[in-house]
Amino acid sequence: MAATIKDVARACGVHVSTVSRTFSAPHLVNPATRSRVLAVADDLGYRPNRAARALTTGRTFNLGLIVADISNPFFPPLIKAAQAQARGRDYHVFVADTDEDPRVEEELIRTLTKQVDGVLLCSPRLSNKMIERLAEDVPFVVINRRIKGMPAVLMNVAHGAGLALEHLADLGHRRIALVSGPIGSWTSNEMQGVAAETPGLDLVFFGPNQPTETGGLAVAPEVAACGATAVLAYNDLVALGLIEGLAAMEIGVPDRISVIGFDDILPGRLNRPKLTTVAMPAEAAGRMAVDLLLQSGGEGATVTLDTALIVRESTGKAHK
Amino acid sequence: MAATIKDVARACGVHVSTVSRTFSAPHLVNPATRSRVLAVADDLGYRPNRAARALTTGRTFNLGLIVADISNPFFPPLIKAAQAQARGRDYHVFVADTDEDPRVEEELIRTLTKQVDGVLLCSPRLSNKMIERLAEDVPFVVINRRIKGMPAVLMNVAHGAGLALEHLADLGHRRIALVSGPIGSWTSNEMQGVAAETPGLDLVFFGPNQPTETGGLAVAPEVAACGATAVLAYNDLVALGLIEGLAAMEIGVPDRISVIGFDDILPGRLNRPKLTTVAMPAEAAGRMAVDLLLQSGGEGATVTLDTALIVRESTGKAHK
DNA sequence: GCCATCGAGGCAACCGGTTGCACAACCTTG
DNA sequence: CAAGGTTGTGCAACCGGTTGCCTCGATGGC
Repeated sequence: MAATIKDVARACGVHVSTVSRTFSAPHLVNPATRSRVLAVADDLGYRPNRAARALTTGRTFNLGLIVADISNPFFPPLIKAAQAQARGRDYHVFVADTDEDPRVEEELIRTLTKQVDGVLLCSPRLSNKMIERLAEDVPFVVINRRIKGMPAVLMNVAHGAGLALEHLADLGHRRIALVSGPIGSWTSNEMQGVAAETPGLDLVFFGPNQPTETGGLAVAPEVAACGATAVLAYNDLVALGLIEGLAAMEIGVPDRISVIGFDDILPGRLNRPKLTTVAMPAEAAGRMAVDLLLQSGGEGATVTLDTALIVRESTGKAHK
Repeated sequence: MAATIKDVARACGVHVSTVSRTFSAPHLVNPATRSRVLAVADDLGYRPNRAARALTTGRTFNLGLIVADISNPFFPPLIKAAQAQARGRDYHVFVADTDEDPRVEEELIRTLTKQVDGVLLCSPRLSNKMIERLAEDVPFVVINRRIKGMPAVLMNVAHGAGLALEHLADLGHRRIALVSGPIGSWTSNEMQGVAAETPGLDLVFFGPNQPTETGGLAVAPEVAACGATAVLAYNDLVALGLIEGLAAMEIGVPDRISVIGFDDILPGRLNRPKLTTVAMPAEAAGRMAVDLLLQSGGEGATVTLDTALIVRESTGKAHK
């Protein structure tokens, strides 16, 4: 099988500790010995076993990244940014998908606990209480959720939602449908909070919904029936599903109903009509989260990133 | 810190080996003792350290899954299917993205080697030789690549490409552009092979290209200039980029040029015109790959999955 | 009543590394 | 030339489990 530290030690007539030091503390070993060891190691194809090393040092140089749904185009850019950032710091990132299931999420975290030095939790579906409990075993950085005393990367959803509502108000919309996401989503709560506090609006809530096209498609009939002239959707996928659903009922967007999404994903840009949306800084969030995880002694720094409204073609003057 | 097996042993007055057996060979321990141990373990929040266990047993119950680009919508369904299948067999899957870079790919495989029981290699960019070398250290299943003696899950690209070309021929197309993918892609080679062997066609090759919208956009001018009335693109993303690029030059699809992609991803279904494409069975591939990896003693079984042509709106009669 | 059998659990070596400490050889310095 | 300092390496304990082997007491058959 693969060569171990012992094989190398034997093959060059030194003690294993010398081989070990050659790799983890090169300055402690005589240059001549070192190069001999390196030569033999290379010859045997030796590579330190990271799991074994982690056992004594307590450091794995791995990070975990847990997302609710990889197939949501919002996540891949965040994942890639996080991986790139981690790679620059000599870390590797293991990604896992929870399928939007809190039980799977917990299970994954427990599995990851001893195999990584920290976990990035993206848009978690677990309760705050559970996350706090799990945080005793492994450092976390949470993305898109505010939990007291825990490092977090937030996107300013409230601000974005405010801009979106303002934009709709400017276009003359008063009765607005709010199509929320899944239970346990912080983003969803933020949106609802802002909307509820905005004066002069006539809101209709729909939720919880699956955060996918399917979710959007499913509520389309109800939204159409409720008399709203505009919709604020949980995310772009829901918005796209909604538009598809409305189109099937021959309700034009934005002529009859205006639609705004969240995230600014690629399919939204390619869609006809091009989607008006609140852009979320996914790459920056991925990078920041890694930095926070690696630098922080675990104390709860919180970073809030800005969002911006991007007006395209799916919003227009209110239909009377 | 987290409780270890020793803490549990001490707290219930038994030897560590008894605690160990309680978890890994329950039938060897007295039911009364076992339940006492379980109670104490639960109380202390003990969970076996998987890395430590792996050190002696040689099994981690983890699988690695390496893809070239997570943000290509083709992969997420495959990833999810693989994860679900693995979960059913008590395995966990760690996903990593190589950014289409063979060096990163190699690095990732080496890192993963000792931390997983096997690796699923999706559309690798490494050379066959290198993959064979790495396979000495960890079992592989390769997806979308044929390597002698190595278990593989293939999709019948040749058959799909044949159907696509036939479809185009039926529509009267003779001069056809072949927009290939990145260097090192087996899929790309298969496509070219079939096309070259199909009689009666007038082929123009373009490549290598980035396997993304950007890649498609970039070749659009050349494709437009080459006089072809139809295009077979490396994948749907390239096809979409191409259509976008042609649209910018006011060249209508399918009126002036017909376009066929590969994969059948969601954005292709939402696009106007809806994309004609060769559907690849991504979920089935993910599941099969996991099965192959877990069951096979490593001997090179190869599974080939069927592809199908899905005719939508991006292909039409040849423009004279 | 004796011996073979069996179930339960302890002992200790081992997986592949890391690291504090000891020690020997060599080098300074006064 | 003795005292004190460096440098390079070996020794052995340790990380958190697993597992082959052994012991011990209880049971059962004859």
